[in-house]
Amino acid sequence: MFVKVAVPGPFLSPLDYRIQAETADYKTETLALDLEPEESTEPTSSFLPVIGGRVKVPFRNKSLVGIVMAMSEDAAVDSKKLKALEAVIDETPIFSAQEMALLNWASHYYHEPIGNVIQTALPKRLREGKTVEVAGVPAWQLTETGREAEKQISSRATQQKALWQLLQTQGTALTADILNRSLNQWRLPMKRFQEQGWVTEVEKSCLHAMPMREKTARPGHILNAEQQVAVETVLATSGFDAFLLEGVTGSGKTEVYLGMIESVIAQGKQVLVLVPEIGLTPQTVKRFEAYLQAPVAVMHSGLNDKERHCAWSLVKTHQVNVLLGTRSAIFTPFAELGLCIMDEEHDLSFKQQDGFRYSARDCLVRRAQLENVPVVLGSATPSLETLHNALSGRYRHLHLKQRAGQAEMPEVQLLDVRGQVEEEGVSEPLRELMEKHLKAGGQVLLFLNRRGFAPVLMCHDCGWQAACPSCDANMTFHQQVNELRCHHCGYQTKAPLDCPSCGSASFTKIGQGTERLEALVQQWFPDFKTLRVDRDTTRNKGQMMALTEQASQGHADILIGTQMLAKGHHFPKVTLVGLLDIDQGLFSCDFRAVERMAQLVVQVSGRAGRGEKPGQVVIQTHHPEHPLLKVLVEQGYEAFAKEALKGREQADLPPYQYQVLLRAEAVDPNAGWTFLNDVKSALNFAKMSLLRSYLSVNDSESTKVEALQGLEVFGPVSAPMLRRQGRYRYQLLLQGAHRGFLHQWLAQVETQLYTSNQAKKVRWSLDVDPQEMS
DNA sequence: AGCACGCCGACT
DNA sequence: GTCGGCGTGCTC
Repeated sequence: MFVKVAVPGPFLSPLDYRIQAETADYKTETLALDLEPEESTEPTSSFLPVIGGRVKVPFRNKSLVGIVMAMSEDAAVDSKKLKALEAVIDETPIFSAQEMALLNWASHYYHEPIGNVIQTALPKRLREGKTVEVAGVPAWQLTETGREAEKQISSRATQQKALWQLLQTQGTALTADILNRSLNQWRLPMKRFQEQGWVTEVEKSCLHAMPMREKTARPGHILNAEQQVAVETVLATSGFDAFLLEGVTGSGKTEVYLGMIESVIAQGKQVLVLVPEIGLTPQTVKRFEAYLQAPVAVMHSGLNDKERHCAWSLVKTHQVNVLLGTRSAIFTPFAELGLCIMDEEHDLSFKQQDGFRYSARDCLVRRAQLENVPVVLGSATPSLETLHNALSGRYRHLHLKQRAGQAEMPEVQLLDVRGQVEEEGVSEPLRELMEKHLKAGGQVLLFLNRRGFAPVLMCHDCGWQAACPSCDANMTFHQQVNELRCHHCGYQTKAPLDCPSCGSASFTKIGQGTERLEALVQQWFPDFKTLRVDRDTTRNKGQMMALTEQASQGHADILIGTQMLAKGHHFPKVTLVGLLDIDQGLFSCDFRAVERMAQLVVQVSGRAGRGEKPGQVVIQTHHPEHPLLKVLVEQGYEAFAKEALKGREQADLPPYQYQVLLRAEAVDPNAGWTFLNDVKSALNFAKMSLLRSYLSVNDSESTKVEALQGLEVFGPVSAPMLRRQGRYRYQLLLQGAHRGFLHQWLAQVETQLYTSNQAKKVRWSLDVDPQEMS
């Protein structure tokens, strides 16, 4: 018997190992070694390897932790060359059969080596071989005698007094985390108490090591009729079913999720909830915990190794019922998964944009299918892919058409700015509206998707433009720090005093940015407070929270922001939202730009009128007659989406066609191009041989032959920005209406990608179902 | 991906 | 004579 083990590395298939250490030839040798006392203390396999469990394997001159993918009677390599397992780490699988099937599916579907897939699925500490269970955390509590010891503490020992008070009032064992929050100095007094026998040290499950969350009363909670229907429909399903929960902004999708979760966990099952990166705030967690009156495990990029291990372990060992996480939480193993939920399913952060480019949404649906449980995808602005699935009947479509509470949907209007007087991109009618709303005591939100002061710095005398040295892009001028920054590679430099080309000292700053907009607005409305929220004003996470908190409290009158302000925040006092530059989304070379523009318009509009006062949304445009924009404004997102889908169908684009993008970049301007051309030739050859083999076996099924013939390869073309970070970037697009054939086709050239000489000279990556063409 | 092997030029 | 440049190729 051999084991097939997935180890991290670029291996298309798992590596084979022997289970037993000895063969006839080696027996005497290994026995001799075993007699050495220091060698025999290895904690080798007291139990047998299991599929889905970890093993330690020798690899080259070191040892690695891998996952057993299969047991096998035969090996791919000459069995005499095989090494033996070093140790078996897990007695029972850490990934169930369904979870293994998911990992295998992801590896095949995204053409990603299984070892790398597992690397994303396992927290670092588990990849290092640590146990599933996390060691508990120390906690301290008063002993019997300790409880009566108050009088014995000297009144001058204020630290001891404070510590005793806290331990007494809390009643339970307190962890270092909790003590740190309440007291400045407690370790020394605690040591004294322990010596006195007033305090004992106990071990608490790592559940209590999670940041302490205040216990809050369960909020009163009544679902409206629509919400109730949604909850009941999902709960009525047995086994797998996929739902699109399409609810307008402010319709209370979270209440619907919570309603479902409550029922599912009451049956002793667990729930996986995925939210966008920006949506996983302490408030969200608090809301879940308050409603469910139970701790919720959280997983996101901000955790350290220990915290991630802890959350993972709590879910795996069923110590918590709910995992609330971002993209990377999708592969977490569950003890008993009963329901999958994804909020804001259209959000781009669910697609990993480097390395293993998986879509957490598609993996989630697949996972639900494998686990035979329902999956709910929620959004106010569903992606066209998901909407297409709902319209074609693959997913069931649930609607929430009214806002929860009394809040009304805002009035949305297009503002034709052609020929209008405007200053720095703000038209006169919009300025008047701002004035009106501000004087009426409302908040105004201006939305401009470009940070900095001006996107182009140009010499007034010779026309020289500040360009990035390593990208094909202009550098954005940032006035506050007097710097030029490249938003594509992060390069920054002091703004020049005079033109490097002609020596002139006069520069023109072309175009708008949030910084410049802020200056203009301050000059217009000096009596009102302006707040700018973009990457520059929110260097770290805390600042973002602080700013949005200020904004929602109403401490600012005018909010200026990029798209980071668009998502999920609640600004009850905003009555006017202005979108300044959506036109670029209408005529982009990326066919998804219109969809994203529409989602942004709806999401940003959703910020208006969430309180008692009705909201108004104004969209500045030079193209008020644009058919999709008109439909969006006049009939809403779903009508827009249906129109956009028609366009996609006519143009042979996703979701009616499937795509795979092969990118290649290199410092050498020709390497990527040559490589992609080689791959293209191989693809054309592979297509011919696929066709030929198909025709020779079965020439009656013309539809399949047609599907094979419909496979197309476009390019190579240079990326929209040819040079970025000093590398020349090219891409090759594969497309077909039949997903199975597209993947079969790609698989034909996979080995070449991993082994050819050309491939090693470039950085290449495969993007299955690409979302961005850049 | 790493990491060793290997085959040539600049140096003590 | 040696040190080290990074091209090539393998890992069960």
